[in-house]
This record gives sequence, structure tokens and C-alpha cells, in this order.
Amino acid sequence: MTKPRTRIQERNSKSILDAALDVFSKHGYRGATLDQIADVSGLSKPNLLYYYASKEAVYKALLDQLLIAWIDPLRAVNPLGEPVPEILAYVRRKLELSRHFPRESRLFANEILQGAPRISDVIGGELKIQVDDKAAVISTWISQGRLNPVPPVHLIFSIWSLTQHYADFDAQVRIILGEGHDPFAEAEDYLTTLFTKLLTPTP
Amino acid sequence: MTKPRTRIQERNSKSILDAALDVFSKHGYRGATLDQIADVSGLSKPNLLYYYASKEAVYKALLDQLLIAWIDPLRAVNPLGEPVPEILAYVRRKLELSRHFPRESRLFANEILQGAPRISDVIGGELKIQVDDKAAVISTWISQGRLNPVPPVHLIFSIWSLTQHYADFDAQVRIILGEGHDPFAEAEDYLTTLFTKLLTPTP
DNA sequence: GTCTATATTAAGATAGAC
DNA sequence: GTCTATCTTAATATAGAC
Repeated sequence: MTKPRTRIQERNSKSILDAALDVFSKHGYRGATLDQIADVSGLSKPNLLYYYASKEAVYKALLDQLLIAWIDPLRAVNPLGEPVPEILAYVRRKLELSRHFPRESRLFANEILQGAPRISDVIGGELKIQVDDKAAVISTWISQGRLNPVPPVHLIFSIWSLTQHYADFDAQVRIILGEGHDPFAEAEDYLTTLFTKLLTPTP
Repeated sequence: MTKPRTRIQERNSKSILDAALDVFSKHGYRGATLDQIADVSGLSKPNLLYYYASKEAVYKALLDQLLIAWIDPLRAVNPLGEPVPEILAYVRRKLELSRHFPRESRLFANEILQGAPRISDVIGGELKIQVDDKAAVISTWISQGRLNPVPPVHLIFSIWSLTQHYADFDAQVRIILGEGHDPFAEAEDYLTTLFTKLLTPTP
């Protein structure tokens, strides 16, 4: 759909995307139905299709809206900062994303799991650029002896993997941990230890 | 379906499950169709339904068959072995599973991502028992000073997360790494470093 | 902009012949 | 055990009134 002009359009567009996030993240692209999305958003199905021409269009609009926010924490890594604290701060930012935006995390997980059919261009574009950029920064830090030698891109993968796990596999995490645990609080401590030990240079 | 008796039944049952693994792991439960599974298995749809009463039945049979093999590497961790090498060996076994059985990994990832509706009993049962068992072993190792103090269950989570990432997010990994990389070979080195640094006691 | 009604297709499952 | 034909339901999408 074209840019919304009125307040009503604005509000409806947003509540559609919010409902779509709910439903797509829970059932995946093909498992989600327009009926469900219409239901959650409080609009009728034809009305929903007045705002977005198709199921695909809703999904794409949603992905586009989220991708920026998803890449952003990486962008914030500061080449001029202290290496270990910079990376620990990035880990914490990613973990906060998992904690507060688990639906977004699961939406991306779903998409990539199926081979990233609808976002491989963004992964190969905007995201890869950011990763390459920060990988270079990390390489510099390593060559300066301010960071233990590790393969930079795999370091980034491991940060994604470890932080997103607590959102994506939330169901499993909670069952295994049982009652009386705050997975994210415990994860923060554990991951801080892990990356500190891994990255702090040993002379 | 009941236990297959003839060779033909044996062969068809197997080729159905193999086709189902292909299709379910690629599209998730709801995204997969019996038409696709029948197609891949080389049987007609009604014939497929002669072997398994429903889509759900195919999926459940597949999950059941795979769950044992999936939990097994954890079972193999030896309480009487040397702590750090035992855990490194477990990491390697899991990574080999990801490398050689990525469809299985993605099938489980899909299932858990959707809230584990069909395997929460196994996760809360067989798997949790194994995890609790090995967590106790790890705790003992820590109290003996043979392993750095880390929360045992989160250690296990991190092993799952880091190894399965290379199967589940394979699409992203390959795009970001670009040409000329063997993700799994590089992962083995990196994860060995990571867990060695994390776990080796520092006096 | 929003609705009711409906066209169209796809998917899970069954009937019944062979 | 396997097939063709078909039933039934559910899902995407559109038509057209208001």
C-alpha cells in the first residue's frame, strides 16, 4: 500500500502489522492465515486487503519495518571504544532485543530457517555490509593485541546464536529450566562470563 | 500405522518418512503438504495415507524416530572422563549432527519455534532427565575444581545454540561468509577455542 | 473505507474399483 | 496395496453495494 495519509489509515496500517507480527511469528509464513491476522487486528479480511494487496505484501512490509531495528545494534559498535566492553555491550543489546522483542526474533528465525527466501537480498546487502565492517574493526583490535584472536565473523555468529536462542527456543528453555528461573537474567551473567573469558587477551 | 511386516511396507514406510523429513524441515508443519510428501516419496497421496492415517500421524512418527538420536550425544557424556575433553567431545558430536543431519536440526528448530506443541512432553520428559543428569555431573566437576564455574544448564544451552546455529541458520551463514568457506570446519576450531577458554580452570 | 457475498484454488481425507 | 475420482473444508482474493 502507498504511504498512509489520514490518522485512520495510519492506525489501521499499524494494527495490521502488529497483528501480522503476532500471527506470522507464531505460525510461520505459510502457517499464518489472513483470517487470523484480520481477527487479531480487529479488521475484516477484505478491509485488511484494502491496506495490503496480499498476504505476501503484509509479510514483506512487516519484514522491511523490522530489519532496520534488527541490524542497528551492530551498527552501534564503536571502533574507538574499548574492545572487550564494546563487544559485551553489543551482547547485552542483542539479549535485550531477544527479551523484549521475542516475536521479531522468531519471525526472522522462521524466515531464515526456510532458506531466507524473502530476505536473502537484505542479508546479502545491508546486513553483510555491517558485518564486514565490524569484522574489520574486530580484526584491527586483534592485531593490536587488545582482543584474543578469534575469527571475527564467527564471533558475531556466536553472539547472534547465543542471544537469540533465549527468544527462539524460549519454549524449550523454560521447560528445561523449570520454575523459579529468569532465563534472561541468568543468560546475561553467563554470556558476560563467556565472552569475557573468550576475548580478554592473556599475555 | 502398525509395525510393517513385508519388505515393501518397510521400504515404503521409510521412503515416506524420508520424504516427510525433507518437506517438513523445509516448510514447517503447516507449510508442508501431503501432496509434496507423496511426490517426493514417489507414492500417491491415498497410498501414503494408507501407511499413515493423517498428516499429523506422519509428523509424529517422524519426530518419534528422530528424538532418540537427537538426545543420544548428551547421554554419551561420561562422568568418569576428563571434564574439559568430555565437553569438547560433546560439542563436536553435536556439530557433526548439525553438519550431517541439518534437516533434522531444522525440523526440531521449527517445532520448538512454534512453542513445541507436539514435543513438549518429550522435552519435559526424556530430554529434561538427561539434562538434569548431566548438569549434576558438571556441577560435581566444578565443585572439584576441574571445570570453571558456569551454570551447567546454560552451558548445555550454549552448546546446543552454537552448534545448531550452523544447521538452522545455514542460509544466513553462507551468505554472510561468502564463497570459499567451510562453515563447519571453521566452527569446529572456533568452538573448541571458545569452550576451552571458558571451561579450563584458571588457578 | 468498510462491509457482505462469493469466486477460486488448494489441501486433508475418503470411497470404491482393481 | 495401490489407484482414480471425489468429498469437504479452509484459505486467498475479488466484486460490488453502501
